[in-house]
Amino acid sequence: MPARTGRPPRISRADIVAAAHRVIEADGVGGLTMRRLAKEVGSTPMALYHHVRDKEELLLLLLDEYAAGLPRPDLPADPRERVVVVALAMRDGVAGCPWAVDVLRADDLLAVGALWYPEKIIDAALDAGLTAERAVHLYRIIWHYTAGEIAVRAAAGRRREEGGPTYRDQVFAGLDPAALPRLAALGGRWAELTAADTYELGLRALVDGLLPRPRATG
Amino acid sequence: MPARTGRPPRISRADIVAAAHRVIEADGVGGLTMRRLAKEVGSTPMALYHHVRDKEELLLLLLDEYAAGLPRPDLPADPRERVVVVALAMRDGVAGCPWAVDVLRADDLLAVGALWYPEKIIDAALDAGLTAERAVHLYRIIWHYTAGEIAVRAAAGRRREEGGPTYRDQVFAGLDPAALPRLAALGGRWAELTAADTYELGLRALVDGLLPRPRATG
DNA sequence: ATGTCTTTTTATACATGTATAGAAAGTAAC
DNA sequence: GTTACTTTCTATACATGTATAAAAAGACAT
Repeated sequence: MPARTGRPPRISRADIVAAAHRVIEADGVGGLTMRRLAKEVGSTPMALYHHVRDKEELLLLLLDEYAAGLPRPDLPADPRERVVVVALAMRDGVAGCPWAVDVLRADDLLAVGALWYPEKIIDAALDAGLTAERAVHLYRIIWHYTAGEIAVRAAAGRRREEGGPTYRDQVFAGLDPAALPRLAALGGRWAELTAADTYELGLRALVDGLLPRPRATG
Repeated sequence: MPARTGRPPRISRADIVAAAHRVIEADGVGGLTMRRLAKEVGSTPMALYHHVRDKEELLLLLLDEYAAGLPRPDLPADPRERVVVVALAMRDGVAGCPWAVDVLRADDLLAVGALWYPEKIIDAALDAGLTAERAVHLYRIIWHYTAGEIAVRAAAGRRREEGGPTYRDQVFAGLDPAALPRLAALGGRWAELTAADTYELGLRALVDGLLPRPRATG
């Protein structure tokens, strides 16, 4: 029986989240400010703070909904391949939500709505014979790798939007070949070489190295 | 012959960076605001912007100096072990600079002052027989992994400072064991299991998987 | 000296997240 | 009805990064 006292609320968390969706739809996540959001819900900025701790929590709520709607791919029987499939889906999911990067620095869990991913990775790891401890370690390592890949990729994308010479262009322009021969030799190929999507390559290395080798099929 | 015209500058980039060091020394990086910094150099906030594009560039300059001073460990002969040693040093270096996280989202290179790390990793990879392309891929994968590890760790640390129940505590509190049996079974052990430093574990898996196996010693 | 040109510095202004204080709008006790 | 209490909402204020416009300060030509 919740206390029925006090001034009745005019807006709810759900209203706010819904309004945030509309704002983002219209102006992108960059246009989502507390003032604009307040206007959208027909209230004042500070009123929002009674339903949401701060903007980051709001973004987490949005991310959570988004994450809950991410596709859950069909999983193969082989545990190793299962980890790969889940991780790839996780990466694609987060990458599709460009502003997720601002929030995913939160913890080693993406969002409640995305718990399916660690669940399945840990499940596969246990099936492959890892202890609970090792399974969690595997998940975390994959998560760190994934988060880093997404963060770097997102930042690089943002730079590209801004135009102008990239940081690394400047870096490679004035490079001392005596001190850094390998990098100097790579020269202008850096951009080309780092354009490739190496996520799966690293992912498979992690899985290969951290899951026990399967017995040879007899 | 640089143009000798125009109003003579009262402050220089170097002054600004030096003042920034003093401010950070005194109040931490959180206390470094453009206004405070202006006071420290004896100027006005907007004057800084003639010597520095924005605050991020300033932080990059600071990071660069910091990175240039990082220790360069002695490297073993074995390329595989060399990659591990360099990567560990890189991780430790960045981790020792907590605010680096705010900037390292910049690119796949940490900072000019820290180019030694990719140089040595790529060098080792080439020594191990990888093509230039593969060597760069290895470096990038390691960098993504490292950046993610540091970002997550830093964010978790920040949360802990703020006190209150962690996000993941809340997550594990209301967990549906039917939908997520593995996570539910882990229950309260999550915190304990994720406290471990798994960086080297993942790192070695990456190196094992991405560098060609050494020939058996005869 | 005076005016023009360039570079650096200053003053002011704005948008943002959010702290703080208090007003408003209900319920419950009397 | 009046008063007390609780919850929600509003108004105002502040710190922050930084845009913009104008002022200052020197070099140079005349």
